[in-house]
Amino acid sequence: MKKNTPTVLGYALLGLLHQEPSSGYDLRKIFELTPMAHFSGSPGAIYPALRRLEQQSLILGSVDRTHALRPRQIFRPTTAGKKIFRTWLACKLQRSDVVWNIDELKLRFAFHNFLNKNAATRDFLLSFATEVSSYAKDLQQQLRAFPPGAPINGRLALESGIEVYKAHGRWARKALAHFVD
Amino acid sequence: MKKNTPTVLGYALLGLLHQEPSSGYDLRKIFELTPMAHFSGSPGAIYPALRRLEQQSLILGSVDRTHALRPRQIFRPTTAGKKIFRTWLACKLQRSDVVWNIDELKLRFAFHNFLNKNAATRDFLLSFATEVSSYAKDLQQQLRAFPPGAPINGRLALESGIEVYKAHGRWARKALAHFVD
DNA sequence: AAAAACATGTAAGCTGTTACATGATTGG
DNA sequence: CCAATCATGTAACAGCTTACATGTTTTT
Repeated sequence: MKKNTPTVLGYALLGLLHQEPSSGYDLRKIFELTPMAHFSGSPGAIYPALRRLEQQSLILGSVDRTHALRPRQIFRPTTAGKKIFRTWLACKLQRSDVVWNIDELKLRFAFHNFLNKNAATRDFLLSFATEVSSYAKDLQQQLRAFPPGAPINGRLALESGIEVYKAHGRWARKALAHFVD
Repeated sequence: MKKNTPTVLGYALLGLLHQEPSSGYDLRKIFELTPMAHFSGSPGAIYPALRRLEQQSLILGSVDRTHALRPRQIFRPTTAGKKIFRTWLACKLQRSDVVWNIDELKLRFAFHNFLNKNAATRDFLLSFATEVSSYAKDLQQQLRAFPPGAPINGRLALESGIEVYKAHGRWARKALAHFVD
């Protein structure tokens, strides 16, 4: 049972290559210099990830010989790569995503301009806000069910989660305003 | 160059065993039922992690034969385990931790009651708040330096990060009030 | 000419995920 | 007594981190 879809890092690379065809080194620099770094840009991760994408025919490398002695391999997404990327961007957001992969959701949002459809981004932000708020409520429920005698740390840690999720929700609702047609 | 210290999951297990000696199964249930789940409680992670802790003599297993046919192995932290756990709880918080391992910091906080020293928790929360705010300011700097022509998504994603870190900071400052002597 | 930084990667090892395996006990 | 669930794990595999390797330009 193989999981033939890219990892989050794979999608991040795909998205960057969608913006501009680049070499592995170019990509590493982007990861170093931007908050993208959260998705990990060590060479031991990027190069194998690129190779995987290439093997799945989602990207294609071409050798640039402008400097004969130092060839660079420039990767660009294939048609299949563009398609799978768009599918990832637009695919329905699950409740489990906000619980487990909220960073991936933020990455998806950051690349959402490729869809060029405000309606899609609106949908995305709306489900995001909905799921996030609903999860925050769940956490609040858990907080109320907290054993009264327990040390306060656990309670506060839980409150922290609630506050953070609320912040995500507020952000999403504010961001929505930017995607009215 | 070995990394003889436990992983985050290892520390989580150590902390739970510190609360109450338990079997692997007990621990799995805790992970399933609480927000602790964020630190991953699949059997394929927990059992090897327990074995590693045992090999490093940080926990000790003892077989419970109250049911002769179904022995359970109960683990409890050793002196060395308690020591390393406390060190982890109290160790100075780095800027990189709030950037990369904020969840681990929250876990540390959740277990901080074991130190039984409000001063230590106060220090922890204070550095946490400081580092978090300073990082939020960094992100705001990056936001200002954002290329004006760029699509709005990236900018909004960055803003989301800023808001979330601010929420962390507000929480920490509020939590501080609970640890005055 | 030496040092630094550019540019491209590989190898070993660890940790976690998914899926499976095994037998015991309890609920209906 | 049959199914569910309790209780304990193992095996295969994927992906990431750290550290290293190699040669090329540029800087000093």
